[in-house]
Amino acid sequence: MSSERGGDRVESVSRDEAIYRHIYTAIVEHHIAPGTKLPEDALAEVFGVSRTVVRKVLGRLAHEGLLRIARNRGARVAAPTVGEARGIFEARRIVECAAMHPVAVALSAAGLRALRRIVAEEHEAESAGDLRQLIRISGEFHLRLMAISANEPLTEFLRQLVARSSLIIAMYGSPGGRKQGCRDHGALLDLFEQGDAERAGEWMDEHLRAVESSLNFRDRADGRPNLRQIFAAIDAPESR
Amino acid sequence: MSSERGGDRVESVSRDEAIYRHIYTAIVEHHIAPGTKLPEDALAEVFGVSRTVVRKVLGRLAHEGLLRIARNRGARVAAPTVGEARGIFEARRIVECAAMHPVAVALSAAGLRALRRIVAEEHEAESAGDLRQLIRISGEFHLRLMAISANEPLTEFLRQLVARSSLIIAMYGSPGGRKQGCRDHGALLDLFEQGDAERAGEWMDEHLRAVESSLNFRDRADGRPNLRQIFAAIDAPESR
DNA sequence: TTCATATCAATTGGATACAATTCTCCGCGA
DNA sequence: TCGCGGAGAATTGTATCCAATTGATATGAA
Repeated sequence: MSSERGGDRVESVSRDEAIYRHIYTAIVEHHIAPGTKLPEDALAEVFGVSRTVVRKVLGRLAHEGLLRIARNRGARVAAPTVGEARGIFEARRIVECAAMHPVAVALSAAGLRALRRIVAEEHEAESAGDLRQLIRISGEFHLRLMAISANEPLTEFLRQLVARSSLIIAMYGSPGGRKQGCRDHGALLDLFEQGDAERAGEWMDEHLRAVESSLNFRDRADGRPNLRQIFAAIDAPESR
Repeated sequence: MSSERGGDRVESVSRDEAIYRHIYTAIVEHHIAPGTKLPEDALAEVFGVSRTVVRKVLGRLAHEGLLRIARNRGARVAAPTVGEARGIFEARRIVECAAMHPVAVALSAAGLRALRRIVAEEHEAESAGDLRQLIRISGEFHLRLMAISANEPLTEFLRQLVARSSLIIAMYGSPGGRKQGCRDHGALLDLFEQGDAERAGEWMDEHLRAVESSLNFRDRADGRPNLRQIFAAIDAPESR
């Protein structure tokens, strides 16, 4: 009932923010499937506010690419196409790889320890078999890493890309395929410890390619099926 | 009165979009100074709509970093600090340089011609001494170049960065300093013609550094002065 | 004069009311 | 059976209204 996780901070978050975070985490942590409709009335009632504030929040989420709003047809959780998914991962490769240099420069011992701690949490989640948690922490790792660069625009951009990546995994992720992609975030930190920013960039490129290629872009994982895609793979069906 | 420029497309743009573009171009083309207050009432009257739709547009512009909205204090045109400005240019370097490889791969002969045409327009604007136009076309060059990559997230991100760059130039630009930064976009195209994506990336890095270093971050170009910065440079003032 | 406080105008935040559009389902006819 | 409208319900878009906050001005005491 109360906020899923992310710590109910004291009073510092406005009501808008609270509602935004609720819906945001619900989408990113796969509690709402891609393509799900989000009617303003329903949300307004759930959160005990008027549609006015709900609309504001939905607009923000749409601007971040987590929702699609069609005029007079309301908001739906975004359902990235294969092309969009590839674009998002390409953008991540370009941005995250190139950012490894500034990150390497700015990374402190304390920062490194904090990242190691996140990797440890990843291992815990993996041992526990908590896939949802694993995805969340993995995303947090990438985000915290970028935050080291202290570049606000880049970090905010990556936040959106990571969130959308989570949507992509919801749609195209194969249950087992993700495991090998997460375990070795520690290896990247080893490279930083050796001061090898060059190889860190290459590592990140390979890492993101590995995650992307572990996805199954041929048939959708859930949601209402993409009929066009499904029937494109079938030649001559029998009756029924 | 009618849309400044950017071509009144037929009916395809909704009223929101039209208003958004009006304010957007007004900011980006320096018709409104950074820090200027944008009261909802006034805008609503100007555009002949209610505050509701104005609020939506302002929210979008704020999300793109062109406005700052303080709770209960309304919207103002963003006035990037020096730190923010440096961050925006760093982000541009990282993104634009790294994107030169995909761009080089996807760049066609027709695409190259289109870019040459934009460079020609730049030269015209420069000859005419139309600084405002020059800034606009220069931004368009960077944007069209990125669009070659066919990566929607990256292109959209750069659009925001370019728009904010225009704000930065409005604040910190020295009138003459910008000239040398624009003329040589053609040199970049030469590198692409030679198929040298590597050097294209390096060229872009130097180019953006040149533009940034042509800015005057010490004293503000306009707007209300940044007192903290001013007084930090003064040691022991006499009375009065 | 200068600082503190109170009051009031101006502006924004949010809720509600109404208009416009879309969606659903039913009936009709080919 | 299938396709085509059409009426009504549901949902979104916009305007307006009221409450809450801010900023400015005026007033008074030290």
